[in-house]
Amino acid sequence: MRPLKPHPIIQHFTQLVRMKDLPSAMNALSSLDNHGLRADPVAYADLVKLCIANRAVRQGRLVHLHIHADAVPPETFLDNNLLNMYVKFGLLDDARALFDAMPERNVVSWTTMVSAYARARASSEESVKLLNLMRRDGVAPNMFTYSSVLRAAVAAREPRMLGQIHCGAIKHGLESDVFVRSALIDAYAKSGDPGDGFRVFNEMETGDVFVWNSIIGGFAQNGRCDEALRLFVEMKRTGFRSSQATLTSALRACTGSARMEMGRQIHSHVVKFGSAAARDLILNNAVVDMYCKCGSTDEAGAAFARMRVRDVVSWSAMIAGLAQNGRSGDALELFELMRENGPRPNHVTMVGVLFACSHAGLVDEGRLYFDSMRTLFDVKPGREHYGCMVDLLGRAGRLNEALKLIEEMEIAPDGVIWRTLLGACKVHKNTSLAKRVAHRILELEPDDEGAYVLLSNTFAGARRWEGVEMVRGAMRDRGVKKRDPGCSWVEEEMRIHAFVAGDDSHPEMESIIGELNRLFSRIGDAGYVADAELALHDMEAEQREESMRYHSEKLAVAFAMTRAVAGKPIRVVKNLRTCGDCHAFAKMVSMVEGRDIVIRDAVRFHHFRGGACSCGDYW
DNA sequence: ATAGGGTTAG
Repeated sequence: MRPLKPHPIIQHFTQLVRMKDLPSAMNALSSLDNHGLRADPVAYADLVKLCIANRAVRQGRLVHLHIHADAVPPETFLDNNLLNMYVKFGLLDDARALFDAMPERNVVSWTTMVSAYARARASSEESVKLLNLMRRDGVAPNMFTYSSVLRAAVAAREPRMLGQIHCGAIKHGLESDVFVRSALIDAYAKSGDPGDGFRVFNEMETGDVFVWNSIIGGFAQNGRCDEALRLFVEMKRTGFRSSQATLTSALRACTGSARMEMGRQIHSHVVKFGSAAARDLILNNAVVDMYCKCGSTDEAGAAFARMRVRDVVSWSAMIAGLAQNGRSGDALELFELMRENGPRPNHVTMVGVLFACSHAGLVDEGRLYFDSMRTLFDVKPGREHYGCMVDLLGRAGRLNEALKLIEEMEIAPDGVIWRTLLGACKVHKNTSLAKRVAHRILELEPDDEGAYVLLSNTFAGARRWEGVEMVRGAMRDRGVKKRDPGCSWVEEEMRIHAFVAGDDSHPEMESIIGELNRLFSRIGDAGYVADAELALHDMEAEQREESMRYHSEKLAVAFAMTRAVAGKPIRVVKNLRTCGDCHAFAKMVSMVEGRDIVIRDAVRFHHFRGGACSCGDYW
């Protein structure tokens, strides 16, 4: 028997859906209803998709009613389409009601719900719960299910759950799916375990650009910048073309380790080859941030100016970058420009603004911005903003006001904010407040070496050596563990030269020491005197047993001097805060050698020029 | 047929 030709009304309906004419298709749908006709499931599915594309919630519900009105046997396929529609509309409860009412659920139905809960806020537990329920229901999860549920495992902050899901994926033979693999790598990275992700990566025989992006991004996010960049190079060598996400992650790795030369190469690659990449907002934001964090606000500003579209991230990165590099006036000017014709500032922007005020000692302006944040920009002051204010007041020597502000906070102060105040005590040599503040920090973080170090250095700065001894004794008694040794590095072409005090393994150490001695003798003539006693007691200065002549920053500066190119500043990065003697050293060298030196320490930048530092000797 | 993975600012 030949199939009957569909009824003209059905034909008309199908035609309108095909033409993506939603209003007319909806009219035709009610004709179908009136005549008790039913179209092909595919046409209904296409109509549902049309509703999704047009964000037509009301029409979507009507289609739902129509599909369910007939006495025709329900189709799981169509219900799945409706599920997807409700999910795309963000109507999770409607999706769940339909899901619960479905007479049959296949792997797509389950996966749609698992994925929906995995994406939604605060429902990751439900996502994982559904995965287990579907197994109990005898429906085997597939690669779609696993790649979705991994996101939920990250959000749930349950590393054990992540391992269990990983095991399940292996059991079902799905680990080699590129989607599952990249989701696994990313999930491990986001849970702070890029090493586990790397193991998954290494078992890979054939991958795609997403898998590479996951592992490169994973290392970059976790501060393992060298590994990220090594894989970035290897990816290109293997013949994969990098995408915007690859370049963004690679740039972030350059940002983390201050590898401006490498970052600049990636940037020029972006400009030269990728018209799409060159327009990519996120990528351009990463470029701006990279130049800022490498200490070149000029290049960051140029990249920022060339951007065709800028969002709140672009502006915030540039404002904070100027502020961190000691250009507070420019940062605040840019902020005023943003208020005039940029996006609305958010809480991150305001951190940059307050940081700029604190850096420039603009107490009144900072107060004003802080007090008006809520009314002007609808930003509630958070810990970071209070931190900036404590820094601002502390720098100005208004320690008691800073203490009062902390005590008035509506959120509980954390160790970071107390440490900021402790830093201010150190600069202003207020040992009695320092003792009280250190006590507060140790209540919160009993093993925090930073508190002991700062307190000890406060005593040392006030030349109260008995206090230094007392702190050291307390550290010994409590068995506080030592932190990472200080390390400074310099980027040259495409490689890094790293220095640790007392480590003379660099092949050019002889000429570096020669250069260092030459610098000492020149700045000595200019009046530099090492404060031997202070340096001896400075706990921030790594490996005190070594002479402070050989602190890692000094080695790095001397090395960079042997390679210096006329007109180019010397750039050094340090993993900890820079010590007072090295700071004085760099100031003097910048003066007698007539060369700019930029040191990025763990918290801020120091731009040395002509014997002065952009930080105003406060850090 | 319907469901899935990577990227930016403090």
